[in-house]
Amino acid sequence: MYDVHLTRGVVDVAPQRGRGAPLDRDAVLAEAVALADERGLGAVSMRALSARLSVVPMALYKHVADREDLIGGMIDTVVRTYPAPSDDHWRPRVRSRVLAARDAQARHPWMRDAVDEARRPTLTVLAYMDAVAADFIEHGFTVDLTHYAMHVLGHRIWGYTTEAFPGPPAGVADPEAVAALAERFPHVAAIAADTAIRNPAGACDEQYEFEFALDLLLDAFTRLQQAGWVSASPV
Amino acid sequence: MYDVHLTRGVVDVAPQRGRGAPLDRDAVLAEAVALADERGLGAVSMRALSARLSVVPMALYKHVADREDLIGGMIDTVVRTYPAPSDDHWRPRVRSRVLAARDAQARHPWMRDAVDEARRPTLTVLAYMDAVAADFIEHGFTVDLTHYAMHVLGHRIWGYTTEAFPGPPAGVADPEAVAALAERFPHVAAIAADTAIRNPAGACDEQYEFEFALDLLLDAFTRLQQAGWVSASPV
DNA sequence: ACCTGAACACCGTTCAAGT
DNA sequence: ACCTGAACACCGTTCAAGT
Repeated sequence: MYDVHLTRGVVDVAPQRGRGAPLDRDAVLAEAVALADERGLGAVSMRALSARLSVVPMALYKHVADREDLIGGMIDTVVRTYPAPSDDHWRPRVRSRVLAARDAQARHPWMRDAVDEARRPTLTVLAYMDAVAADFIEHGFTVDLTHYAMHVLGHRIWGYTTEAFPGPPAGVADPEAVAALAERFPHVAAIAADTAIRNPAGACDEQYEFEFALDLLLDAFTRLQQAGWVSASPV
Repeated sequence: MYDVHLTRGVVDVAPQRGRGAPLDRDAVLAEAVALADERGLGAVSMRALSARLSVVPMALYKHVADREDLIGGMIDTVVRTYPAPSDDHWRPRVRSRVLAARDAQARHPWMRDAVDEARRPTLTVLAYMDAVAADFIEHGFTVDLTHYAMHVLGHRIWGYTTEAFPGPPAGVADPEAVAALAERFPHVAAIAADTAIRNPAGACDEQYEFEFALDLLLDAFTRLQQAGWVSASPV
């Protein structure tokens, strides 16, 4: 069974478990990832997951400590697929890490919810954060500039920018209501209508916008680094 | 009863509802805020809240549509306490808004969880976002630069920076385990140990760090604005 | 108009028992 | 060693009934 995982890819394929074959942690996590890919993180309850594995809910607790451990394990299976950067300079290294995380996010949209919900870093998560920090520190950044840089990058190192209130306001089905909202909140409406964030094809593109904001931040870090920035002598 | 609210402050004081006095929306929201202040947002269930109001759970549904509406209403009561900025220039205006939101966050720590959990903006939330956008747009920013600025500010306009994995890793009670982690993840450990983010007293200070990161971003926006930045001609 | 009672369809997790 | 059964202490929300 483990061979099936290795050859088919742990993350993207539900395990072909024979009826009655014993569960193990990888099988539980792979099924949880498959369930989340299909129906979102909200659908991944201990009970729903156990049903998909044709097992009673309590059977899962032999393989994961609790729900927090389950979510942590799911995050780990994705983080382990992040490729190591091949560049030497901190800028392309960090850039490629962030964009790789974003690629993984696109394949597993529940990663956003999972990272938001998780409270404790696993060893795999710590290793990734250490690698990002190392890209700065081992390539000329002071520890405190690295500290700032990681704070300012925020969730971008996990492949997304957390947006407050991502959904539409209530009652947006009615076109008249939308027009009324646009009149009442003209600046927000202008930003929502803004197509200035362009990809080469000219249309508004979230990926392009993400990369653009990332490059803006990397440029700011470059300037601070070149200015020999330390926190005791502010910008 | 409404007078009690006005004179005592809607947000910070639980309503002194006489037994049998009829509920209204403000009373429900005020009690929800009081409960969240005491025990966190997780403790604000429809059932727990109704118990505190000496009422059956279903009674709440006459005053709030559902749990989402309840959380939205709680957020609104806090957002309405944000003072309007008194400056003319966009920079001190935005800066004072962000720091005012942070003050409110300190009084109501559950705001973080509430904003993270909320999916649809209320009218009050839209009005606040419109005001922040107006500070940029009406003071010389293009719409698309404003768009970027708000993306990069992220949750700071709600008074905090969302930190991924805010808790300690598992098994941090044991000092030996901590030492082993520090050895295994030296860059993360260096940042955690970093006291370079200083307040004037010399100690590590989250407020000071927050303001510093904010000023870093505002400086970046200033440079972009002065460079006549538009997205068609990238930095 | 406002609140109640009973029910529905869920949760995560415990304990002791089975095989 | 691994899974099961029954139970505990919760959720949000519905419907129809009470006052």
